[in-house]
Amino acid sequence: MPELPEVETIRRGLTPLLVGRRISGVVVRRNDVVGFPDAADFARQVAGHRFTGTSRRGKYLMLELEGGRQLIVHLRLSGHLEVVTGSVRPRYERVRFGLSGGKALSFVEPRALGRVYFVNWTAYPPALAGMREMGEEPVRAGFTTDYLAAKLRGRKASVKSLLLDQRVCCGVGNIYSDEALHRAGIRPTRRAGRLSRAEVGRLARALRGVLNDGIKWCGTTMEDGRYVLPDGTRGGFQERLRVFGREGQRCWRPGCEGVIRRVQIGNRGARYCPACQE
DNA sequence: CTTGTGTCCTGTAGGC
DNA sequence: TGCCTACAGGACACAA
Repeated sequence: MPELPEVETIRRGLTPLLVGRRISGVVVRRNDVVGFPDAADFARQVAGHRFTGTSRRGKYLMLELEGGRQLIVHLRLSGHLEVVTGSVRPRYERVRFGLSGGKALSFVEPRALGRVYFVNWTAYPPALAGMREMGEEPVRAGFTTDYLAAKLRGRKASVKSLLLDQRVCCGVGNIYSDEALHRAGIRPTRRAGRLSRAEVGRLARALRGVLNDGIKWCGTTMEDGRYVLPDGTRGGFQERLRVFGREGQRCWRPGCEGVIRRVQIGNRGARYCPACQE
């Protein structure tokens, strides 16, 4: 669930809590959430370094450590990061980073699908190959109609599944792809290569718009409350969703009589309005 | 290369 | 009441 806006919000919230602090020690409570190197080396190598800054690439959160190395976190579906006081140990804590000053950064991940990596910027491990192949950031200037058109040209897959492909536009997941397609008035089932130039233009604009709005509202906190900001508060974009989680409800678009429908594309759900998305 | 499918993982929702 | 199954989702391995 954490997609680009949620990861960006987490990054912004964590930055002042981490930068300048030193990692006093690392406890790996579950080895398989460490993607690289192996858990023992990870714990040994990360300990002792100081946080110098943060950045983000797609859904990857990068915590910069001194010496140009990075602690990279992917939250996948249910992961989150919180800064806790020394005595607090959250349920489902998988890795704990003790911090100078007594607090700790806790990587909490009930489903254990999320991963942490410790890499040197010159040598990204095969486990992070996906990161190097990642496409343009939809919130950056390089994400133009031309760029998206080139990525979709000749492709027979559904536009929905290509929006979820991180090599096409990184940081997009199920929520924001559904929302962008609704804003653009395009059905998720459409063959990507069959979109007109005008439709691709609307889609590029919609992706930029919906992701920037997601960031502006600090991400989407659904009913399960799994995603929250580092200070524990909820995001605000869930109140502005137009199709995600609105199956069976009337379309948001003024004047549209449609009822939001859910279809299966590949192995994930897509929601759309049959009346205003063609 | 492209596309679709299965897998990982576990809490939760729904059925009976 | 309680068990059982299906489902959710991001990324990747794999088959066709």
